[in-house]
Amino acid sequence: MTINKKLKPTESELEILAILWDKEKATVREVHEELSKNKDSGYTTTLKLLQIMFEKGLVTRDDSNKTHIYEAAVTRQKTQKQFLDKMINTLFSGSSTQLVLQALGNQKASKGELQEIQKYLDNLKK
Amino acid sequence: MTINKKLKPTESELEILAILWDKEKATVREVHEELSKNKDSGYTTTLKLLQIMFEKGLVTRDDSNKTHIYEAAVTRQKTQKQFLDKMINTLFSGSSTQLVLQALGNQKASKGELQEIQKYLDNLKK
DNA sequence: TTTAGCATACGAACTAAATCGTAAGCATGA
DNA sequence: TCATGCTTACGATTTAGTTCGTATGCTAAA
Repeated sequence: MTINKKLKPTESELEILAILWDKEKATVREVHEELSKNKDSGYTTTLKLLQIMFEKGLVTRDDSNKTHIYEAAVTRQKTQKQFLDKMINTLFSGSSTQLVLQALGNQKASKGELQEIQKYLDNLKK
Repeated sequence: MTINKKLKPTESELEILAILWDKEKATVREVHEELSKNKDSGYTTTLKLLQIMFEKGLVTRDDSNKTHIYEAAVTRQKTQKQFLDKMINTLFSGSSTQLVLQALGNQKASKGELQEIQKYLDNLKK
């Protein structure tokens, strides 16, 4: 296994990661533009956050040009799993089933989505 | 609908809530004993947390005796839903299905659990 | 060459959360 | 009575996260 430290992104960091996962690569300005749709903090705040995330190893960056280009260093999947596990433990007494049931009850799923889940379920049953 | 403010328990508060949900009622000492199994902060820290949670309305307490007795004021279910929704939005682009799939892949479920999910799924399909 | 604009860097302030030290009250048993 | 031990209350400190102001440098246009 690699170094794989137990990095837990903060709330703000998650928002930024979400943007980077979508965009693949982005400059501070691009991240900030996107971020500005939901909150109104200044440009240097976004910059600082990205710098901190870089130090933590949450993102990588290409600084060969004046304008740095950032990229997520952790995958969406892994991060999802990390938070899911945490949540299952603290809030669902360790039962992922409970979480699934709760989530299924939570929101409407389309026919296609239900089929997808069904398919997955069939697989697990084997 | 009742007052129902948007209370978001912190990490530490969640740990305490989990204990209260299990125990139904508990004194500070009882909560602290339980908490000590996983972390090693002092007694007054637990006390302070419970006091803050009381002010926020996360717990109620019976202070008719010298030793107060605390109880969760928010239900496990509601809190689960609250965090699940949040997580679906910030980490799963709003798709609860994605979360379910990820959760199903996460951990092994027993035959009985799978059946339970199946039953639920059948219900949703109608 | 100078200026305007945009970039990074970074310290400092602000805020929220967690932790603890200490005071004070009230029982109970010596 | 009085000391011991447990309780609550609460201010102060520490730590973590967020936000911003300002310095500094580079580049391109005038």
